[in-house]
Amino acid sequence: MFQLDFKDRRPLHEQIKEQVKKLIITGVLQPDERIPSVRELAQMLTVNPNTIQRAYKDLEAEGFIYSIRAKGSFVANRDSTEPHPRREELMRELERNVAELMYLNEPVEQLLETIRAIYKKGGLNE
Amino acid sequence: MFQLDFKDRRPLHEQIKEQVKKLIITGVLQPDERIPSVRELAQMLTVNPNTIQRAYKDLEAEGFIYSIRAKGSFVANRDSTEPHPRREELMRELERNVAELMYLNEPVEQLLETIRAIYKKGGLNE
DNA sequence: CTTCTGTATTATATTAATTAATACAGTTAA
DNA sequence: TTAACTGTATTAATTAATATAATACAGAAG
Repeated sequence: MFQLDFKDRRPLHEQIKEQVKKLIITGVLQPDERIPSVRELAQMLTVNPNTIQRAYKDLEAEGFIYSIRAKGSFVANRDSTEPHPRREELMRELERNVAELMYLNEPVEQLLETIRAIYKKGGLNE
Repeated sequence: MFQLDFKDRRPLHEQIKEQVKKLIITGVLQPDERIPSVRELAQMLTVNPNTIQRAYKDLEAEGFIYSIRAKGSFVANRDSTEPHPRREELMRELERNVAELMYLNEPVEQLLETIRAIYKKGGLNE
């Protein structure tokens, strides 16, 4: 379930963060489910515990997990009432990309259809 | 027309690249229009010429400009027949963001409307 | 021939990012 | 209470990225 791809030259903590996030948004990890502790996952992946801590810290800042001292780290509940900290950032990034795609003559209908398809199938592949 | 905001902590060559790209996609710089030479822009911005060269090299790799030895650098023509190298990358990034926004309960209609609005007004603000 | 292009190379200094080794504090269960 | 597990913080060391600098080369234009 947790594994690392060393062909990637991106920082380890980022790779780990993205993989955990993927497990969350694909529903493999459910809200309030416990994820491996910092030291556990560090041993599983043979990396330094601080690398895992960095990934978890970033995931918590983005609102995808929450950590309780001496208890563990858990998947955050997404349907909380407060606004998600990651949301605005995603929207701005999306807008920049759409503007760039428009300049590159990508048809608007193509984009609309892409989005509809993702929502229809309930997320991304793999 | 060319200026830098040093409040940003991102690398200089990246800031320069993004600003030139913005001038291109907003239509301020037109296809086949000449942009400042490496040394000119370096002097204008009081940075090292190598920093400009790095930005231009990246912009060329993404297909936004083209350079001719001893002549100068120019805005690339976007309606060429060959596929734009930046396009697939943008689409994949957009798909990842949409999947994440879907997980965060962003309504699909909101995304569709955002895209329609961008196309309608012909790009992004400022 | 002189001057301007883009491009490439090498070196260096500085800054940022990453990893590592410890220590601390709180919870849980034996 | 003690032992073993949690997350967290701090500091140091190492590694990677960035930016500048000084040259050099090749082609185009006047």
